[in-house]
Amino acid sequence: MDNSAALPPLITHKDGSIQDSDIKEDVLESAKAEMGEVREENERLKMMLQQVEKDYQSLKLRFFDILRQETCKKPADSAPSSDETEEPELVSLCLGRTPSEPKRDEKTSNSSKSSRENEELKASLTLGFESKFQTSTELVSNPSPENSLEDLAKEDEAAGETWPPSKVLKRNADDEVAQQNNVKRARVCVRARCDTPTMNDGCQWRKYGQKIAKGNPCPRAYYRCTVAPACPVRKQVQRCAEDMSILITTYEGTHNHPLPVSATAMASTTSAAASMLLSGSSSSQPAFGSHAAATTTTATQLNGLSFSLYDSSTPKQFYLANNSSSPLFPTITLDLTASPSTSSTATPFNNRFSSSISRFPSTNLNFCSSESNIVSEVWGNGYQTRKQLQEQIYEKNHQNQAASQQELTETLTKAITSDPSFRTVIAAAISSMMGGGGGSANSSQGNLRGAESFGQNLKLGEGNNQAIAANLLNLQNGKGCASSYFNGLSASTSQMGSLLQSHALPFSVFNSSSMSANNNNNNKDHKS
DNA sequence: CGTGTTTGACCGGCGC
DNA sequence: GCGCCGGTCAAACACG
Repeated sequence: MDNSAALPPLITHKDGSIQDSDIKEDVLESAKAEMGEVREENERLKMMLQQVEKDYQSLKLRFFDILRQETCKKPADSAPSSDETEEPELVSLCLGRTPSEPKRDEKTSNSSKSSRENEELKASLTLGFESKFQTSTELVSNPSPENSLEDLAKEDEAAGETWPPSKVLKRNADDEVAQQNNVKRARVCVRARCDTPTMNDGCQWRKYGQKIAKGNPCPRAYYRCTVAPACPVRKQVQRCAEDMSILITTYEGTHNHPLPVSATAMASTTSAAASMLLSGSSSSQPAFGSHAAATTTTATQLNGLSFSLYDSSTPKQFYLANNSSSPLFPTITLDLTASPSTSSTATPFNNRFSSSISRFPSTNLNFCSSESNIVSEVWGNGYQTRKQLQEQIYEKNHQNQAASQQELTETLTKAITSDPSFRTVIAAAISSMMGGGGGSANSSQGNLRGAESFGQNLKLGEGNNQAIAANLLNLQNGKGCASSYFNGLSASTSQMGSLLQSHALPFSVFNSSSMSANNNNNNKDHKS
């Protein structure tokens, strides 16, 4: 991007004397110059938005194209390099098309990627966007990119840092009903090591019940979101019976209100997962368990949190889940616990899940954390103020950023280009963000901020880790992420890296104080 | 006194 | 119909 902001004109006086009027003029001039700069910046942003819009349209077209081809091909051929016959278990994706070629090792810039690869990537991405419209998990029912862009532009003036304007909440009653129905069905289960009674996901919850569930000595606590009085979102929190250090949090529903920034991360994550789940299960072809042939594992270090995604052909990772807590609902599990090997082989949890059959397909994603990093530090910190945590995380991001940026970029590039599942997840995440972000109507503000952050990134250029880190906290939601993503496709790997770090946020920026549930775990089964 | 938690009671779905 | 179980309600209670 060009960096040619208007420079303030030099003000000189022939006589060199300093007068009052001169000073005023000076101020005026500098103000003008500033305005010019801002205008310039505005223009750039507009252009970016237009670009994103164009990209979106073309990707959309391409997606439908691919979809059409896929549907034509489908009966005839199976995945080129797949010998699996478990088609019904395939996840969502026609888009998760198998990577027929081996992974590339060299870290090449995106621009040098083969166009085919880009197409695949874009296709996946587009599906992600589409999924937003297919499923009603997401709040924002406005699929028109033009409109969104308009909104974005309008919201340029909108203020409100933490609480996005509620306009995105607008939808008709039918939508609401349908949404709630679907929302009610999809559940996102998050497994994470956590010392505190609940994870800090940024939302405010009120405990309304507790029970001893069958098969687990630990009581299950029931919480409902209290950010808004009528918010339908619930969550269940329970310790894993086999490993008490693991906290299993099951989210259900979609927030019908703006979320605090600190809550958008988790909301985005869960809604992305739910979106993925629903988009898969709502399609005619059952989801989960992609038949991708390559059984590759991609793992990247994101802010100290390793993000692992396994090829779904590994049954241990994508398994049918019959969570006893939700036998009737499709459940997607995000596993943020231990190393993949241990979690998949050692924990009975997985075994149980993988062996049980549910009415609904469910899937599991492993976001494996290296022990005791941000996840436990942040989630586990249930009694700090939001501000404190935000600062801590900000600092942490700063610290980690410089060291890991390079490595991260390389790894991510590799991961993205080589693993369709990875793309799928990212696409789902983006779709959720684009679609109303975080399963809530918090997108609008985030859009703006994201766009701004994006602009800053561009301006600052590659490798400005600090700036990127600074943007991290602002990139938790909204289309900014997506636009970054789009541009990342054709821009530098560094850009992509920064973007994906923003995607990593959901797993590293749980910074809230809301959790004050102070279960002492001394509860008896109070069931009558 | 307001807010959040605890906990016994209640309800509905499901299997037998 | 009955019992089991998951989920929710709401009065009582605790706390700042």
